[in-house]
Amino acid sequence: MRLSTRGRYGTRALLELALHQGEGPVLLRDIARKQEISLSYLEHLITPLIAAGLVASTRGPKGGVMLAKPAEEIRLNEIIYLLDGPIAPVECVNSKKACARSEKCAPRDIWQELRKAMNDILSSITLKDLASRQIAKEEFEGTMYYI
Amino acid sequence: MRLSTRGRYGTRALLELALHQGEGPVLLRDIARKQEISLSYLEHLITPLIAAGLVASTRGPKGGVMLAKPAEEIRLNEIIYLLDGPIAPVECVNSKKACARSEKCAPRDIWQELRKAMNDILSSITLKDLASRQIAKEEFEGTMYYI
DNA sequence: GTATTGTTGACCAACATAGTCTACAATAAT
DNA sequence: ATTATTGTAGACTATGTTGGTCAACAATAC
Ligand code: FES
Ligand code: FES
Repeated sequence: MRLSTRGRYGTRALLELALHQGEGPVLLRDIARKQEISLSYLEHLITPLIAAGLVASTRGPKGGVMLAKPAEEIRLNEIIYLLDGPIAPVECVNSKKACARSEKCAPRDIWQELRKAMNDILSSITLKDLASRQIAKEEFEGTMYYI
Repeated sequence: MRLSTRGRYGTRALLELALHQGEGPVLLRDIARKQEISLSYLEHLITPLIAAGLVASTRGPKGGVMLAKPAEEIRLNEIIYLLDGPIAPVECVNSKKACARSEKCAPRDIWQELRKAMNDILSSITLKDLASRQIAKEEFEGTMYYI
């Protein structure tokens, strides 16, 4: 029952972007450094986010990446989905065909409840919310933010 | 965000036992057949459950395994924990030391909410509940149960 | 044109998953 | 006591996933 680094790193990278929204493109290198993610790895993580239209990128000098839409329009479940695939704890929760007898499987109902609970939480939180939380944490401590 | 087969198979195996509670030892072979789990694999899954005192086993002819305590005293989170380890979506949710700066990580709060939600669900359901659900499903269909 | 940035894809080491197979230990029935 | 029957333990393995690295390439500001 583990979230992969992809989802976590991606979330952190986007949080970073949310915190710098409106300041123009941010260098991948800077995100990588601040979040302590390997640059080469981050490159891979950012790709699907660009493809999905969450992130806009510009190449060349003064280039970088930035959020392609307001932080309040990006929900965490989107991010996780793009990087880790469906939230489902088991295949059959999404596609009945995965397990042969999904029709009469009591455990399956439980897995579905799990899925729903997770999805409800993740889809209730926007990047904006996350950024606000982060800022609150930092102000409380009075230090430079880091994640 | 996936539950491994261990947790799923284990749950199904225990459900099977719950449905046969009070009928004496059930053969591993029978569980394996009914649940379509490889016997050799099931043997591995049952071991930690025995060690944890959820299941009692007797060897030799007329042997087999059975629930070591009433089905209403076994909660799903126990089973999952024994077979899949901590529910935590990320390390740092359990042990702060896993991530260096867990103190000021907003995402971490989210992961903790996720953990709590999952745990709440799993710990609210006992094997007895699961068995009842299963029986209800079968009666509704009027067929032999299978999972 | 050149330095700078993102983009792509090939490649890889380590680990986890989902098993199999074999030898062994206990015990009930005879 | 022997034997057939059951669970127990451990070594082994094949496959996939994770979490990367590296090098070549494409776009663009200057
Ligand atoms: S149907 Fe997929 S777990 Fe039972
Ligand atoms: S502290 Fe572990 S994800 Fe941020």
